[in-house]
Amino acid sequence: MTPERKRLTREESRQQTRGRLLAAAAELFTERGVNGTSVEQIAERAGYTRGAFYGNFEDKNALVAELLQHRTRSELEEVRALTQDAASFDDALGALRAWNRDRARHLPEWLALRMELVLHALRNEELRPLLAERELLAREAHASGLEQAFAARGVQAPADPAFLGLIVHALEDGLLIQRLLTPGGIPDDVVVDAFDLLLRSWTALAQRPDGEGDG
Amino acid sequence: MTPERKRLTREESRQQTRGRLLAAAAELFTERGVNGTSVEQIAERAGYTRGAFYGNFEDKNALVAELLQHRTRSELEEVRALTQDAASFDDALGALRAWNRDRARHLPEWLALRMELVLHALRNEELRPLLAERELLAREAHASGLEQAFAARGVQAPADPAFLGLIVHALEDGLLIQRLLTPGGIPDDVVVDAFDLLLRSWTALAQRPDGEGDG
DNA sequence: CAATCAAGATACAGATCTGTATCTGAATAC
DNA sequence: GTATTCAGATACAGATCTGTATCTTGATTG
Repeated sequence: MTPERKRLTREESRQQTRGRLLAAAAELFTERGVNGTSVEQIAERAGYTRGAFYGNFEDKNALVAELLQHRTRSELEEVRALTQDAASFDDALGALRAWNRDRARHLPEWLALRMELVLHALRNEELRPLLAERELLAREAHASGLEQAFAARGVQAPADPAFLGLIVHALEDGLLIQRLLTPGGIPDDVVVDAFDLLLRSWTALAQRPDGEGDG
Repeated sequence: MTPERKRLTREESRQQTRGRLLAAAAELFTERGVNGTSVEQIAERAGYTRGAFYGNFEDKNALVAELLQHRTRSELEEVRALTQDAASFDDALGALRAWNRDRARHLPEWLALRMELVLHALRNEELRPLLAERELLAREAHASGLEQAFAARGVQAPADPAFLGLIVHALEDGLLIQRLLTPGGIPDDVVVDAFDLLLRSWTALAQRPDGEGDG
């Protein structure tokens, strides 16, 4: 006990404080929304006073921007890891399933915060590109994953892969919202089940080249 | 000119005031969020003082609840009208297309307010059932529309219609969010185009009964 | 070990918000 | 036409929040 009470350097202490403030803010934003949370409350939940807050961030907006960046980046990493690690396509599907199962446990918090940040970004011109990039990359990840899948099955994509990636990504979001709004009625696996169904139908469509009426 | 200056009865005046307050609140919620809007601001935008507000609503939450109800009901009406009026399926698709075109013009406002209200309902136990009902009905409307479509084409639904309806509805939401986050990159018609693609793929899947691996 | 420096606490001034209590004038009732 | 009643305005008392200015204390530097 009392091994060697880590004495923090100034920089370490500062980073710790910033981290705790950000974490506390994320919690509170989830619970009460960005606008419903005061600087006072953030500092208090993090175990500091407002003085510490203003020493580390210009104001609440600055913190929101930083939080948005952090989360955007980490989510992008996850998406990348998810699509790159998997060698085979079924592998990727399995990873996706596991990922969704895991997220299911914190879904309300995760989604509430995501929506909060989306709304905030919508209202702040400067933050929007950040969000847009995140969405775009996620869609591209899905698109390339799908191309891979079609290639593996020896069929042609039934539409522009970018369009298909958009559908998959959007569907994921929409399904999560539905699960949140109508709890109990929707199993954890909807997202993956839906994805599975889409892939099968698109494969079926691709294999029946009659009825190509695009144009 | 000055025909007969309509002198309002008390009840009429009260209803007018309520209506204006609700409309002003909707605007402000869209712009700054529910939590970012004060009773003061609502009253001011509506052209009244706080006194009028508290004479008509218990507090801001009561107003939000009422706004949520209004919008939920009117949206449900729209969905119902959309699916019932159309005799043929292509008819319904056309109506859907027109509807989406129309909404595209006010998409940012519409979606921002919807997300605001969703978040608010998520945090208020009592309001959630209202939202849930709305979503459920929308999904059912899609489901029955799909059943009709499959019947018209003489094929069987490739999965539980309720599941398919959920997918369509969720996809709609998700696509709108994507359009909002990445403006410019997504045409107005995505929702309908995506719907069209899904229907064709599902029809294709249904017509190839091999590979039915459910269960 | 003394001098310095900065992280975080405390104190302060101003703004804004909420909710109630009271007032005023126009619509109703008699 | 007078009395009444109620929609909405005005006034008031807290409460809370923001941002800055100043202090305290422990880390750093020599």
